[in-house]
Amino acid sequence: MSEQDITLDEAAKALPAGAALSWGLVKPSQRGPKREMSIEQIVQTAIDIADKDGLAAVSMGRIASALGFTAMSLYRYIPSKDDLLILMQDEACNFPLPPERPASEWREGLREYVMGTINVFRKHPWYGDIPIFGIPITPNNLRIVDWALRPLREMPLNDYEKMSFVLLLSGYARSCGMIQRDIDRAVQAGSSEREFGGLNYTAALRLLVTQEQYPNLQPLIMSGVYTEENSGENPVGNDLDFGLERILDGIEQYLNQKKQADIDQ
Amino acid sequence: MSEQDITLDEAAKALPAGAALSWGLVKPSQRGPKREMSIEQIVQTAIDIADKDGLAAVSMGRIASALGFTAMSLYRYIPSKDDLLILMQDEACNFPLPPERPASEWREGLREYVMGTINVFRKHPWYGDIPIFGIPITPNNLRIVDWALRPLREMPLNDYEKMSFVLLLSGYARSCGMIQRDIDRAVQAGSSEREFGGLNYTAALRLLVTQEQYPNLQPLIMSGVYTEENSGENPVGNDLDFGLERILDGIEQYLNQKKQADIDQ
DNA sequence: ATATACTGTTTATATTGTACACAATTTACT
DNA sequence: AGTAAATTGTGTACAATATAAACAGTATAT
Repeated sequence: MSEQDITLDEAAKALPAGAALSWGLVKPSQRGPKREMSIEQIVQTAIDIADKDGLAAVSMGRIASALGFTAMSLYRYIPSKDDLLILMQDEACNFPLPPERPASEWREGLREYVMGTINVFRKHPWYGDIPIFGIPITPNNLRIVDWALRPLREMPLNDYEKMSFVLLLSGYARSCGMIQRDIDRAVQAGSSEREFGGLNYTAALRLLVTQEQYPNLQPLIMSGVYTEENSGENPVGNDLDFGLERILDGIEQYLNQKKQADIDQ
Repeated sequence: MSEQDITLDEAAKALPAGAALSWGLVKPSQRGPKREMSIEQIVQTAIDIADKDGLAAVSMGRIASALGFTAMSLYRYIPSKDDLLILMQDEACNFPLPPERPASEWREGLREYVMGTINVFRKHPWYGDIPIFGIPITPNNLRIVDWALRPLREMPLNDYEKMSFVLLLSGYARSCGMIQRDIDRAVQAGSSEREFGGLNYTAALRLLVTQEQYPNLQPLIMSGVYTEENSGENPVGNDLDFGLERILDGIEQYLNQKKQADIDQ
């Protein structure tokens, strides 16, 4: 083994098992029977189940039986269910990125990043249910972070400023992703069921949110904007764009300030 | 019963059980033995456990035995554990708000709101682990939303714009809250353990995040900014403020645009 | 007084994640 | 070739957990 292999081995030990697996830091076994499954297969099966029936439906037993094996067989591939969740989360981020744009189109580039991130929540409604274990450290997740940084590359910003912008944008994308997911679910459930099944809480909140207790919120409850009952009138896509443009404006203004400061100096 | 009671009853049925409980929409029972516990007591006990040992440590059995009762006794107060989580989440938002500021100090008002929200994550590290069930509908949660809307009240914005700003700020607060929580945890674990216990992944990522695969991220990994190893040098509090100021700038610019458009017209 | 509704408890069940020992299988080494 | 070692999938077992159901005691309404 070369010296680099040793350090990669150490890296594997330093990372959580799921992360180490996602980086492929597992030496393939030499002896013993051939494997009948693969990590990719297991993760994909788990994702299929989660896509169909939600994250709560993902159990070791169900994954295994979907593949025609026993629950315990999975532990020959993945040390624990938590590690499987990490792998699922990373795999959900494994999609092709759009081509790079010229630096002048940074706003459009960042818009693409945010929309792409939101899309993960729509494609995999369970994505936001996976508990967060600190900053992203898995390969596809980091590819997304790299994507976010792409339009910022040529900007006159230090690393802290760049990270702050990524934090800003990714947090916004997450919030919108969760909301978008909820709306998708409600639409899928059907408006009739929404009305009677209690998914629409507008009527209840109109009673409970009083003018005295909630002077600022109450008008939004009354107008129905808070519960977004008429999402056809004002599609949330627009809401989402609106907030994003404010962030981009804030970034642009900071860049202009900095540019001005350079000229003055 | 008056007509209003009836509609409140209907409201109780329309809401999830946890939410109905949080609004106090439960008729006190007339007959039978006196209750030996209270919902408040149960929720507080659950919060104490979560504060101490994390959300995963909160089980019906543990809560009950902490109170000197059996697990099943809790079901006389709360229909399910999911409902208990809703109650915990709402209770974590039950704290006094700062006094209102003049409309001119809207930036400071919004800063207070964001910092206050982040503080919930620091005070209750489990807060972000509770799964989100759609938009907030519980009383203390809505009080927080009302708080966010307070500095926006006098602004020339329609309801959609106000909601968008709240979404923007609350999403940012959540992101920062989660990160701040992780940092608090790491600090509490101690830097020595962080170095050897694997909480600091810097070394591993330096190996794995290559220039070719991650051209934009790699410099931030190398400088250590991504993993925030030197959070003393550039305290995250500042990172956090930085992003917030960009949001506020974006909002301010929009207000100025609108004002300008009014003058032109 | 008595029926009724409620209390906390006991018992039981279904679902999980996963530890452990086993037999079969493939490879490395002698 | 033959044997030892490592690895595979499996069967069994266990512990934790949420919660359903039946029960005996208790406070109130009639």
